[in-house]
Amino acid sequence: MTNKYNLNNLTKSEEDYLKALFQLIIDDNSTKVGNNQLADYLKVSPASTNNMVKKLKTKNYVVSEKYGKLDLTEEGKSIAVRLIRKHRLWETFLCNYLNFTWDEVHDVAEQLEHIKSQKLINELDRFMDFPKKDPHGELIPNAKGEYSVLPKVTLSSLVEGDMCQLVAVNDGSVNFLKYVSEIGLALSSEIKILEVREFDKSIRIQFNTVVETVTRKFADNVFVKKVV
Amino acid sequence: MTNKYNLNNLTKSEEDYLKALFQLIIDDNSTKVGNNQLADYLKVSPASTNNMVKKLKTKNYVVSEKYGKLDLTEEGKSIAVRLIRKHRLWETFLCNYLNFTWDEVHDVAEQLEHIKSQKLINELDRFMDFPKKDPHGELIPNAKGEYSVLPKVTLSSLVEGDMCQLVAVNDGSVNFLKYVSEIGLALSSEIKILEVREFDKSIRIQFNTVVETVTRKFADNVFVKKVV
DNA sequence: TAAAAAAGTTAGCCATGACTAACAAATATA
DNA sequence: TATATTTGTTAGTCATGGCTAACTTTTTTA
Repeated sequence: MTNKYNLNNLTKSEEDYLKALFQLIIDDNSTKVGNNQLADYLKVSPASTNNMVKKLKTKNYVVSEKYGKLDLTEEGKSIAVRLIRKHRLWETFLCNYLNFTWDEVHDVAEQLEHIKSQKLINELDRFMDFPKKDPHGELIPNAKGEYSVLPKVTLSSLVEGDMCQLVAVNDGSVNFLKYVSEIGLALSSEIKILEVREFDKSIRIQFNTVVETVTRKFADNVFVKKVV
Repeated sequence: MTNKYNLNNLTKSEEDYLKALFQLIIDDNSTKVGNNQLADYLKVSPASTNNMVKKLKTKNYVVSEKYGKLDLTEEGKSIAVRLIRKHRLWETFLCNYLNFTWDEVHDVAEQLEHIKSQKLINELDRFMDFPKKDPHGELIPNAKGEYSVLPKVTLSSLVEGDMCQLVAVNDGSVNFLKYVSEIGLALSSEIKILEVREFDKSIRIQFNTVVETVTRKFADNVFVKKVV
């Protein structure tokens, strides 16, 4: 068994790579993740990812065959989940206690998730009374590192007449988050699909008393729970 | 005038050096600070400090003549004060909201002070209702960057019969902080000087109902306000 | 004041983690 | 199946921020 206590010796970069791999492998349930895909996601060159992946393989966080797809070891996943836990707890804190809005939290949480202190994160969790969801509606992994995802689908997968509730948005881009807020959508908003236009896959939706048309790309980044 | 808005482009290292210089120049009111002194303080080699000082000079945060002593520019000081503000606000948060003890906060605050977000620190300040002192008793610089120090003297400068109140301790070493807590001293403890022993400068003090003998070195690191 | 000690500087090295350019392997497509 | 195209790898470069060893300047002190 590999050392359980080297978890804190990772650099910020190593942590970023492990978290990115986890997001690509697990969250976006891509079948297989390649080197260039990882490079795209992290906005670095393929040479950089190749280099770092090599390093993470020697540390037993990543496995892959030469010219093959990438996968995380259990230990790699465990580190990624801890980072996600930290990220989401900080986002929750920023929104609920420090007047940050939905769309402002990501960048700061991206910094805060690298702070190394077990006590800090567990006390923060306790201080907020062990929240279950972050401000984007995502589940927060617990202290034991148990990760689960909401049964969610993208808004774009629904058809005319469906009713749903907003449970999460893809929080990669600040501009996107801003846009979602601006049109009036919030967590738990009840949305009705009025029409899916065939020619460009744009969708007319209604929420509260508002009717809006959103693009396919928009709908791909909005996660909902179908209301039966 | 140099650019006021390059304040956020500093690396963690650059920030550490500027803060260290400020502590040495202002806080410990050393007359002049040399390169090797800075190296000792930061526990790096003189070559490393020399290198970084050179860089900070080109950025107009530090001034010095070749083979001469070091000084901060106004801009250098301003950055250092902001870091100290962040450090002390985080320490206050950790102690008052997250159950950290006096002696546990330093290392975590050392990480948190490098988080770059103006909003974060100002909201944290507001959340805690604009605290004036950190858990070590030091004054927290305000949002305008105004820095001031308590009129304090070291415990070692007092003489038999003096009464004083603990206002701060030098928070460099975790072991020292632990020791201070363990013998029962806390912020605002009222201390009476019972005896200063000539042969080794050790001091017998009384606080609450406890009588303790402390070394000169200990007394050098404990700051008090004389009670008249 | 001259030699010794301390303080400051420089040159050259290392690791990390970026990059580009060139190349190799795998996959897609004509 | 042969050839593009995409994907992955390697070699070599750069900046940052450490280091040691050797050197120079300044300060101390005998």
